[in-house]
Amino acid sequence: MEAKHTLADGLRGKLVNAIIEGELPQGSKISEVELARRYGVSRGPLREAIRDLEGMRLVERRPHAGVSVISLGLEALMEIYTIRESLEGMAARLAATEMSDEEIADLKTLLGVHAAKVKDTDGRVYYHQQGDLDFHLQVIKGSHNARLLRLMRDELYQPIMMYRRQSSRQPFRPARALQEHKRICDAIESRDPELAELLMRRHIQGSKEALKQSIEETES
Amino acid sequence: MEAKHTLADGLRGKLVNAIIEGELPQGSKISEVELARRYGVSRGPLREAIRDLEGMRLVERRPHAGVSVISLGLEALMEIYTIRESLEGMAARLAATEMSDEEIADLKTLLGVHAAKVKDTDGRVYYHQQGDLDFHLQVIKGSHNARLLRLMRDELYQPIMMYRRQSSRQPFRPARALQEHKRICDAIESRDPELAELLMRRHIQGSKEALKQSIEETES
DNA sequence: ATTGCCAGTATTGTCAACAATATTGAAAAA
DNA sequence: TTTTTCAATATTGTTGACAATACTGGCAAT
Repeated sequence: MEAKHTLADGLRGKLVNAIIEGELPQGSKISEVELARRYGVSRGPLREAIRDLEGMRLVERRPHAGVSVISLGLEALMEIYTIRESLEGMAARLAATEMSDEEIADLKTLLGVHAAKVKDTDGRVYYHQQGDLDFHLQVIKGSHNARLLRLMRDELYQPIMMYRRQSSRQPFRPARALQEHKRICDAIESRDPELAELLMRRHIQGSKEALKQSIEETES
Repeated sequence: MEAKHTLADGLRGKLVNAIIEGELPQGSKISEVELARRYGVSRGPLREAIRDLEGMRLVERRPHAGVSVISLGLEALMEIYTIRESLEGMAARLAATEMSDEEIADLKTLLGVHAAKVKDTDGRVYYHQQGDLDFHLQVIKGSHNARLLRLMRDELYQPIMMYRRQSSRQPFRPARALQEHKRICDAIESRDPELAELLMRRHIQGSKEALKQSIEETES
């Protein structure tokens, strides 16, 4: 669990987690000395870790004025989902031709686990959300485009996880999502690129709409 | 030209440039002490700058073993172009509905400058390549998706610039590219999203193919 | 000859003190 | 009361020294 054996790399993971969990609230200014103390480390490695967070767009930095945790509003989330629609649509299309039979089997296994959890514990949404992202990541992985995988995992999904974990509203519908995942998986298994892309785009568009409505309701 | 008034941020720019220009050759291991000396700065800010480069995927780092400039092969470039096709296609589609008339006018001006240069100096390809990227970036900007712009500028274009600057082979055809740019611009001006996306995708697909052939020839 | 071990060396990782810059709060002027 | 100035303070940026780790080359053993 503990990351690469260097303080800065380990810190990065801890900080990412802290931000996602909301221990470092959105918009809050970060004090280097305080954080360094809290994690029992010097400011050097901490600053390097913060630099990484900046690359992940989890914090913003103003020279000589300190770094703040980003606070992402509706627009920022919509931008991310727009990119997701395009990129994951393509990923699904590629996955339909590139994934090995074994990878597809793994994907189906994942869906099985997911389905069981949905039936069992219908309240524990956090796990479902995690499962949702796992499914998407595995499809992206199936595109066999390493750069795409890193890009989405490091730059797009991190903010989404942060939002999902912290927003009390749950725009996420496990049952429906699972069904859509199932169909996407079927399309991939049938080696039908166009269908896979279409379904994935629709799926993400749907999430985007639901998210938008949920936010607009909350803010009213 | 000198970047934000902090050493690390300034260094980042210089290092990016050094890598793109090939002063730091692909695959070469980087010595922190030597670089720190060369740029007359301490290792602290240098390490932070290197951390940024890692985020841009311009260098790779192995803990306790040093950082190396990436050496991107055919596969890596193809991956980037695959992502470009998807993302810039979407950008063009959005630009067709989102760009203001003024922005479109600016885009046409840029094309005019580009055209003049093509007529004049037909050998100075470097400028043309720069112009090519400028056009693409302006279209992306026209999508009015800030995250998309940062994403492409910081993560995708940097390696492309590096390759173009260093490869002696020139898979780039200014005249043809200019013509295709013109048509994309027309589609945007006509507020025709589907056409804009189609043309942009084709344009990038074409570049991708040309690039692939050029590389495969070179390596034979 | 080859392989494995070990000390020496060089390089990266970490720290704590120092310098430079921005934020603040109060006092003074309008 | 509001605004401006300015000094005090706190925070970030930078540095050089120190610690930990990985690489190198030679020596011994098989």
